[in-house]
Amino acid sequence: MESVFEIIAEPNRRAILSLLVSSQQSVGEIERRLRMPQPTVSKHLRVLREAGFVESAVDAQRRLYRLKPEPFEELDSWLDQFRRFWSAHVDALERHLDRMDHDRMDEQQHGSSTPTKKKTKEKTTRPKPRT
Amino acid sequence: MESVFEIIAEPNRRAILSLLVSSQQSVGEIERRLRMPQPTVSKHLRVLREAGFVESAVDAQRRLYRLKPEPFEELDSWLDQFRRFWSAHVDALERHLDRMDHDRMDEQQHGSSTPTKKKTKEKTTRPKPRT
DNA sequence: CTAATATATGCCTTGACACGTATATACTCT
DNA sequence: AGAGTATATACGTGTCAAGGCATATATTAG
Repeated sequence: MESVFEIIAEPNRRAILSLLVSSQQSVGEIERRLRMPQPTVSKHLRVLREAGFVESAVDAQRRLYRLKPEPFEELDSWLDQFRRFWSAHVDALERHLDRMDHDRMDEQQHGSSTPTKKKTKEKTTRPKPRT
Repeated sequence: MESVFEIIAEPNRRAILSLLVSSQQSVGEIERRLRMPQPTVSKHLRVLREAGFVESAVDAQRRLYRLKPEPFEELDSWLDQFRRFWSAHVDALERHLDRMDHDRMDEQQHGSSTPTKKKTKEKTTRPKPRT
């Protein structure tokens, strides 16, 4: 459990993070809103804190947790390497994708050299329901 | 193992994905380059394929694997909710947080200055609803 | 002090999953 | 057909993390 990727692999932790986007929250508030047992909340918060996703401030007996940006930036920067690729792909799709050049062997590139200054508009994929 | 987050939690899978950014690769090539046993590669590829991260094309006895964009977009769209937050934060830091009470919007909108380390283009925040 | 509230932690069980080894399937070429 | 190559799968094993429950620690109020 060291990488940011493992941290956000856990659904409850993602729920906590999403909840904290709006504003900082105490443990009890998180517990109530997400309807999860308090020890569970505390444990996840610990993981999140140690990974740098959140930090806590003492407010009497409460601890107020709020987001910290760094791990998100790390995620974003990891995604960066693929961003070029997928935007080119979407581009191609929009352009009707009719070239399926099939070369063979080793080194062949997926186009995508120009970052295409397109305004990648909104997301294509919707967050899928939890099943 | 359903969510994209769990998929990329595994370091070897991330390595495979990163490798595939440059171009499509056969299983054997991945095996050699990442120096991992072939069954391991195949198993991870299976997971990646079922999660929609990659797709395979048959080339004689080889299978050529290449990236698919959708899951990355899903990740990106999840990150979106935090993007506002962290870019505002970085923004504030960079501006030395001198006049951060200039806007009186409740929703802190970012000023889209220079992104931290990466040149995340301008898709960072969604277009704000025009009332 | 004691009681009440708020949060953290320890222990235990359970389940998921990554790996290794062996083997099965698939395709090619002579 | 059979050998060689390339990839997939099955099985057994170990590890690790998440959840439940009990309890410890901290802070406030009376």
